[in-house]
Amino acid sequence: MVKMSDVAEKANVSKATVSRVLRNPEAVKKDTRDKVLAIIEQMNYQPNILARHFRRSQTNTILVVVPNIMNTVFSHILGGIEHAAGENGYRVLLANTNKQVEREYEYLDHLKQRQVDGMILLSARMDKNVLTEVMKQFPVVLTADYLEGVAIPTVTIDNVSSARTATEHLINMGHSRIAHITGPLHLLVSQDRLKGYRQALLQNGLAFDNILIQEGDFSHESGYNQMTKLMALEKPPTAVFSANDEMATGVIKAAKENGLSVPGDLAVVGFDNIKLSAIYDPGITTIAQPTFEMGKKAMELLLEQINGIEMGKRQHVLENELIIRESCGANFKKNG
Amino acid sequence: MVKMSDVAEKANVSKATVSRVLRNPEAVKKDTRDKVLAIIEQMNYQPNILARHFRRSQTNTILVVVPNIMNTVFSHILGGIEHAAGENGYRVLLANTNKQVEREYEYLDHLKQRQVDGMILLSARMDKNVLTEVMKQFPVVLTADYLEGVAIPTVTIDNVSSARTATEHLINMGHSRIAHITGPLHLLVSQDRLKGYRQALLQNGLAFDNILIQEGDFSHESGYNQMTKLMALEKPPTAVFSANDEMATGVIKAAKENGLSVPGDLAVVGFDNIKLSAIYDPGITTIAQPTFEMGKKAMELLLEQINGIEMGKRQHVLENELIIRESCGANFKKNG
DNA sequence: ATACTAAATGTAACCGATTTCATTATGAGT
DNA sequence: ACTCATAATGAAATCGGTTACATTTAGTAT
Repeated sequence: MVKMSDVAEKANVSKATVSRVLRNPEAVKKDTRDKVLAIIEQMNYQPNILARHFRRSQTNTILVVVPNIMNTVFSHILGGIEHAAGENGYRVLLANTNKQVEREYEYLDHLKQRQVDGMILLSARMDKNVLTEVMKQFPVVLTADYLEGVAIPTVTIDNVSSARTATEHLINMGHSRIAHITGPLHLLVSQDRLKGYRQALLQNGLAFDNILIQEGDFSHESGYNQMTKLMALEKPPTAVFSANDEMATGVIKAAKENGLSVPGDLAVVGFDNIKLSAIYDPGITTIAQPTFEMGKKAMELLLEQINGIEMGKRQHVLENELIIRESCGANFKKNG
Repeated sequence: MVKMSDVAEKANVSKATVSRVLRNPEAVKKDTRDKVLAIIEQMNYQPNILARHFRRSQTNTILVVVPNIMNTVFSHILGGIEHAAGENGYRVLLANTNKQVEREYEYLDHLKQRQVDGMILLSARMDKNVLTEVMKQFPVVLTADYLEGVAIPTVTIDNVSSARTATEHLINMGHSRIAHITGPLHLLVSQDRLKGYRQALLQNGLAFDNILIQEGDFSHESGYNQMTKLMALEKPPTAVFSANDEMATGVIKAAKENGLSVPGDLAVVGFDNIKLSAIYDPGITTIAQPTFEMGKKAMELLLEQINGIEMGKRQHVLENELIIRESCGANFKKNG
């Protein structure tokens, strides 16, 4: 393996000059630079990146902590991160936690040991104080999740207002008995979507019926099960706002099996706008999370920190959008 | 930052001994070892991993080259890789190529520069000779794709036989006019699935009608469009084997819109067994690719290479399975 | 030409662990 | 007690760039 000193020798310059040609070309006279570059080319010299990382204690690598890569939402955010990282010469190290806090803690060591230059969390289950301590010392960004009372840079969407939009859409369609199937209520996202649902009802002077709120776990099956319960009510709902798309498919399936037509007898709105919602029959009206953009933005915020640029806003809320398809009854033709 | 020499000093031993305690404990007397360990604990010493990587020119990191992380099949394989990697103390660096060959080539440099200890490709678009050259020097495994005439360790499923199984299933259900919507035919996977389809027809003495073979691109829309074409035929098919699940949903959608019931008037079989196929209405009969296992196996093969273990088989073909749901008409109850 | 400043290059220390080789301690066997 | 093999430890070189600082070269102004 040809190394920098070999190049230096052949070019009749010092290692330092070769190094400068590579990392700080303006500091070298054009003649010298060209000469060195030619030799580099000729000898097919490739710098030893590990030596560089070691010396500079910088790796041009960031760590992305994901609860579960196999989840579409996360893999799309990851896509956005990867994209922005690549554009800026950074590499992405993957950390799948399988939702285990311990693994979050484990990966913290990568930061502390400077194996990576920064970290993007797609879920923060760890202790707030620990995280606060970490973010004081290292570049960290949180996205797709948030924590109250932690001044960590965050990229999210406004789940409350989105849920409100979704629910209001159903209200505007003339529904007054609207059920909500929530996500796991220990998650802030789920609580926020529930909050938005509540707000929409109240602001529109609608009665608020606790029996219409059922907790799911974001799975198809839970949507199916909770909907089955809802249909058994004396006064079943005429519309359902499901906290994600996958549960919405369960809702629709249960409704159909019960002889209800969607959207004829039951209007459904989901959340996330995963591919599935466009493909499903009927197409599911849903709130589109700008997942790719979230990832991209998160990476940009991280870069600002890494480069020591003073950040203005720390909390970034991205716009989301109501995508109207068939399941809510507002549109019987569109495909989306 | 406390370093190894600090520990050595405090423990009254040499750096070498501290290093041995960490990397090769058996080589140190128990007394010394315990003493050093205690000091390490006490001083909260963390070895500088970058220095280690540099010195050993080994990173305990592998590179995974993915055409598109946002694709479920790939993200699941990635899940398997990540799992096996983690279990063996390896980290996963993500390389999304967006299907661009140039990016595959770019990432080759990571290997050559020893920034990673090995590479798993989920798609090989690069030149065969280049790849052959690379795999002679570095640990490489290919999965989810394969190349003819390259002796690279590969983990795949048998697309030909799986497609045959899928098609035969439709034949067994009494169909004789079976269409096939293929994937992009420049991909080996697509060609293989087509081959299997052909074999099934021939082996069962069925007429082989070219008009029933339509090329799609794995998207929902293409399934929809090709099915629309097929239904316009004088003698339309009574069954369709779609080269993936997403296109199968398009097929079903087109059929429904045309007043056909699935499976009543049209039987459909897909491929991949992505979550969607279980959730869709009707549930889609499909071939299950053991994606997670493929990833796991690929990582294991890579580890063997990294550790210099002589590999027996180089080509690993994993078992796949026909998952029977509603869309083929064999089962009207199951949910899957 | 001279002095002085700025640009260009060189020298050498340095990052921190790993590992080879030499040296010393330990223990078994007679 | 003595020899010899083996285990345990230490000293020092090494991995290959980067960078602070010193030195030389070039350029400008007078």
